[in-house]
Amino acid sequence: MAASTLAEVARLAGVSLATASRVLNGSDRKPGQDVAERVRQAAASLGYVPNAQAQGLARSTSGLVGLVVHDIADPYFAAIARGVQAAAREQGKMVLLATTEGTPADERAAAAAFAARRADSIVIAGSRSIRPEDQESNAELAAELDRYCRNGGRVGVLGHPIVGAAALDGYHVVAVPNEALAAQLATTLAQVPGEFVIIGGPEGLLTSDDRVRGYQSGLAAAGLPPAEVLRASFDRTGGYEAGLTLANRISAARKANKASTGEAPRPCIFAASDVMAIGAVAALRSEGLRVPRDVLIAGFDDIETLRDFRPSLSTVRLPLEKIGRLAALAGTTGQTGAGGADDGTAIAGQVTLRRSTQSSSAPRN
Amino acid sequence: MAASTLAEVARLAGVSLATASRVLNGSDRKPGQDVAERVRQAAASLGYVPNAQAQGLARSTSGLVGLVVHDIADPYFAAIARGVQAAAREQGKMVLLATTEGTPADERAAAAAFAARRADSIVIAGSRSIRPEDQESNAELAAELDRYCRNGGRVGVLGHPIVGAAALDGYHVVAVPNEALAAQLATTLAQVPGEFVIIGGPEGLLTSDDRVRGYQSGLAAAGLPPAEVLRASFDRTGGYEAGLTLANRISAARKANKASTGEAPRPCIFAASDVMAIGAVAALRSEGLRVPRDVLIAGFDDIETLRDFRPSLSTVRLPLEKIGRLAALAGTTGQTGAGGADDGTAIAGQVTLRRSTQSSSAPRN
DNA sequence: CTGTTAGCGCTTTCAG
DNA sequence: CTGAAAGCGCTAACAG
Repeated sequence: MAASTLAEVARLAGVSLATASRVLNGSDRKPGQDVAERVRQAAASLGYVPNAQAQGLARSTSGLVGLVVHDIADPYFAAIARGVQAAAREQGKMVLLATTEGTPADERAAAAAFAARRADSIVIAGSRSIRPEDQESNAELAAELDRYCRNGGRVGVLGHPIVGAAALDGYHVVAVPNEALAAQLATTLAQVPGEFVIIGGPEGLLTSDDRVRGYQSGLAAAGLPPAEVLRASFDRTGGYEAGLTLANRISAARKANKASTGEAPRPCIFAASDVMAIGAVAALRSEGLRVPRDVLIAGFDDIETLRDFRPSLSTVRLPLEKIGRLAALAGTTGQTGAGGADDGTAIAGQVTLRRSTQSSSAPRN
Repeated sequence: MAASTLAEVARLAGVSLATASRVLNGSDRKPGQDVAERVRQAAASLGYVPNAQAQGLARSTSGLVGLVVHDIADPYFAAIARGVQAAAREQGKMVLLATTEGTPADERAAAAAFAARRADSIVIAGSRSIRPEDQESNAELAAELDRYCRNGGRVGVLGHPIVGAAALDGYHVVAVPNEALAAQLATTLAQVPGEFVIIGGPEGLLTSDDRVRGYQSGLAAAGLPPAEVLRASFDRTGGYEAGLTLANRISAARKANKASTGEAPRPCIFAASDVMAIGAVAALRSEGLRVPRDVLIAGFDDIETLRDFRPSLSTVRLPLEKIGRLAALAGTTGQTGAGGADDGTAIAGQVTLRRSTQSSSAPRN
């Protein structure tokens, strides 16, 4: 990695290091026209590329934004990443990507790596977990981030505060009203006849928990009994597995019913994320069940790539890209961050009913 | 960003800078047990986090892999990014992400930024363009990368060599047999009765061009005349627009035909990417046309997120993640790279027929 | 095995 | 307006 240095440029231009630096980088002091031109020429002829590491060391900033996600190929995270990337770009920064497969231990490692690289800010997009097995890693993550903030770093977290993190300055969380929106979705769906079932992520995954809880409270508000909750991994596979379970159950119920009424019940499923919902639908289909004819289902997120899916998925639209952008911007703009836990940045969602929960037979969407 | 330094740790531990460095980082020389422990304690109590910028400066490597994509939210790029990320991770590196929205000018900027950050290697995933308006930017990109390679950097490009780039050492391209696979797809589909139409990206986008050309040659090999080619942007929107055009045309043809035969022709569309295909299907549907009843369509890539799409999309499966991984690994392993243009890393695709091109009425998939 | 001492490439007072 | 010099934090010879 032996590129030419500022010193070489300076020598070639016949000026001092300081002068060369001043003309080649945005210094407040502007050297004379002639000198400047000479330096620029020298730089060009040498193919000079400033060493950002050295600049960073000297200026003690890196122009880096660290982003940690579970899986960049998951469209949910990809959407957020796009927002983060856009925000970073607007600020002339670059984003450093880390993937954790959802384990807090990896998140901790990523945070440490970002801190080591002196990232100006770090955005954590993976959902928080309070499962007992993650407790230790969470504590370490919190400690890592606390220190990072104390050293002047800024962290933006999506959805939930890091478990155990102090309400430090520079620590921001972009609050997402998962619970309220899920409640709203439930209320909207409450009029549907059949039985309600929820497919959620593992217990202790805060985002999933919020959505499940919200949905239940929405049902309760509508005077309905709580829905059964099936737990599975918070991804397509989990949705698929839960869907399989449900499919078997439904088929069995149908067989039993056929003898008597002839009229089959049509369960209404709520999957805690669009990705899970898609998995569930795939499973239902593989068992010969159809949506919405035999089963109704709704998801959460309104993933863009999944909007062309048929039947169109009822869901709650979340401004993922904006959420990512806000998290990346947290602390950059003159935010107070005093709250630590929640600075009230307004994220609005939107219950979006489409064909997958349409109980009438009239095809609409 | 004022974290504690190695010097502070050394002082606290009562050892020299060198010793502290040796115990805290993987040096080949191992200080004594007692001393090591003391240093570690000091580091822990101070919350010491090594400054990667300084380490990078001193060691003159950064542990960074630069990745440039058009749009990280596009599932095609997201899949590749996952591969790159995985490869980077295995090597203990982190990935720096840059987004270009497809413009070579931005690619150039990204390459420069990566070079400045002294990335150990850079992966370019966006498809190459030879459109006249991109000529200048391409030349600059090539120059930038040439210099980067000359300074010891390694670059991995997907699909096509950078236009104008020299066959430098360290410069690798992961060749993707787009043309051959498209031809194979066409041959497979050639038996279908109706008329063939291609929806391609703008002329000059190499990846798209390859696929279009391959498809045409496949048709030719089957004794069929060349298909008409509709051009649009190489994304979902482009597919949608082209789909709309086709939908109108088909509807018109149907009306005209109804009077005479009563039997409508069923065109077979080939979209140069799955994402375009999905857009086209959406457009066809919005106009009341159904797949495969009224129109057959095939895509390319076999994007994972789109596999649950119905009707299931006929396509050509590409090992996107592997491709990303190979590009990231290029040069890292003891590759020769002598070829410059193509080092024959074998990428295999797989024509995958599914329901969207099923001409028989029997639903299969 | 440990400590000293130069740098790595650039920024930035502080003089001139 | 320009130059000299002191670091930024760490590594890596080179001596003890």
